[in-house]
Amino acid sequence: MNIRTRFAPSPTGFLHIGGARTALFCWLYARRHDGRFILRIEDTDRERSTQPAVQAILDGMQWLGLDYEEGPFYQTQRFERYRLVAAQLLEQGKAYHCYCTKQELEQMRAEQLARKQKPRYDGRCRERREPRPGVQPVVRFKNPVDGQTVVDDLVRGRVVFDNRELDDLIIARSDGTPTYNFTVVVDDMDMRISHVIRGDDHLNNTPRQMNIFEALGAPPPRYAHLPMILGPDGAKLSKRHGAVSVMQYREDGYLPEAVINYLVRLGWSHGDQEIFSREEMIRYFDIQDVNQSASAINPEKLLWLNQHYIQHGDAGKLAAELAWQLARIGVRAEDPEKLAAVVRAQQERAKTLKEMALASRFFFEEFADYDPKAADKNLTADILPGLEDVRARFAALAEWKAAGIHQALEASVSAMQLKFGKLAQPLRVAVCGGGISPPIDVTLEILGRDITLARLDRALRWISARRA
RNA sequence: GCUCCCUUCGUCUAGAGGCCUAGGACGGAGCCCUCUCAAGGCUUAAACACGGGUUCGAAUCCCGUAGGGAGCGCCA
Repeated sequence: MNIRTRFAPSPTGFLHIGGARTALFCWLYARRHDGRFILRIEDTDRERSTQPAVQAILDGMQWLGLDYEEGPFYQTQRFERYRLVAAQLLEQGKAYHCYCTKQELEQMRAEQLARKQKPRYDGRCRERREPRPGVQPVVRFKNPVDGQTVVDDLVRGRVVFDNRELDDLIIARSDGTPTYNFTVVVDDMDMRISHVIRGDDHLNNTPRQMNIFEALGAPPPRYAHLPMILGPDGAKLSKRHGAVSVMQYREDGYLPEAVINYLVRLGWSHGDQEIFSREEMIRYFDIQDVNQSASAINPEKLLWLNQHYIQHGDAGKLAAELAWQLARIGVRAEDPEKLAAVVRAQQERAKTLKEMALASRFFFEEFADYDPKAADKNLTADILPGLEDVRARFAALAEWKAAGIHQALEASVSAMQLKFGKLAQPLRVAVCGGGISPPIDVTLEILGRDITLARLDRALRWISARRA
């Protein structure tokens, strides 16, 4: 069997965490089975669909590395096809024109609700032959009135719906445009989708869609309904949480590998394994192992994964992202060698690239003022001789390398009869402006001798000036 | 209201009737290491929603209860 999956977002907003997870699972399933992954943009709601949203979805998928073999297909470009299929259904008596007005429908709904019934269309136009003057009709699908529709869901198991719970849904609006449940079926049929993997919220739509497949004489695909993703508080995902563009994660300094790895473990697992390379995900992914219950986002775990991927990432590749982050805070950094050296020095102490950029400014530009607390504590008169001594040793060093720098520091420390930290920390504040940096020797190596000496002089002057 | 779905540490999860004194991970706590910040190492607290069955035996199967969620549009 040819496995064909699709991701079918409607471009009414950005690609958020929930959508990205759905896309990921579709992609994984196709990859796992040497199938094809199709992207389809469900833009039939012209009011709410926007081009920027389409672009955001495309960008998000690209950033996450979710590539597709076919598409993007746009439903708005397939209206002719939907019209044709609707006409066919009409002709076969499997659909009919309905002339009920919105007011009538609203009233019907209100009455049903008042009777504590489930609101549903009662089929009053089913047998109508004559058009109603002045009313543009909609087309309704003639849903079976009895029997059951069984969804043999790959993650939920067997779910049974009574057809009498379903009503005759509208497949074409009065302006002739098709509606969601209809276009989905036509497309899934035409695109020969073998597996529909989508959010839980569509489980209730599934029997309707299966009935349309049936009417069209086409075999329905297999279905797999994924559990929802909740916000960290267990409530529905909102803009505050993860319902922001996945691109926001890039801006916040996250790596796509981390986001993907985080997402794959939401509702899916492979024993106790937490870290998955793309290859491993593909190799192990199986819908059988998908959970049935909703899961809440845990930002701390995402952060941990991000840190993991920063820590184990290739310095050269991370350097490019770091440069991007630095540029965002107005710091120019062009030397790839230096950037990579900074990454190597920082990669085990940054949870995000944004954080790394913030902590690395001093490598690329002069800092304005010392951090007051750090300066008060470390840049004091009594350390003046130590700093002068170490400055002289640095100036005399034949080679500017971390090992040599460290030796010079040690020599100074013993000559001054200090503890290592007593000299290292003031030195750190002198060259970094604050009390936090990678190990002092590698920090100095990256900074270079000229800048190190210049900043030491600056500190020396600052201390003297302050004492005076 | 009706229909459908879900329920293991705070969170993500392992668990397919005995391997469970319920395992791992994030986060938390403690200790160690240490030139700062980290990283790392070790230790630790923390859960089978509840009630009935079935069975020699249930986190695992069945039924109920409670709680949570989704859907019920000329939205997707």
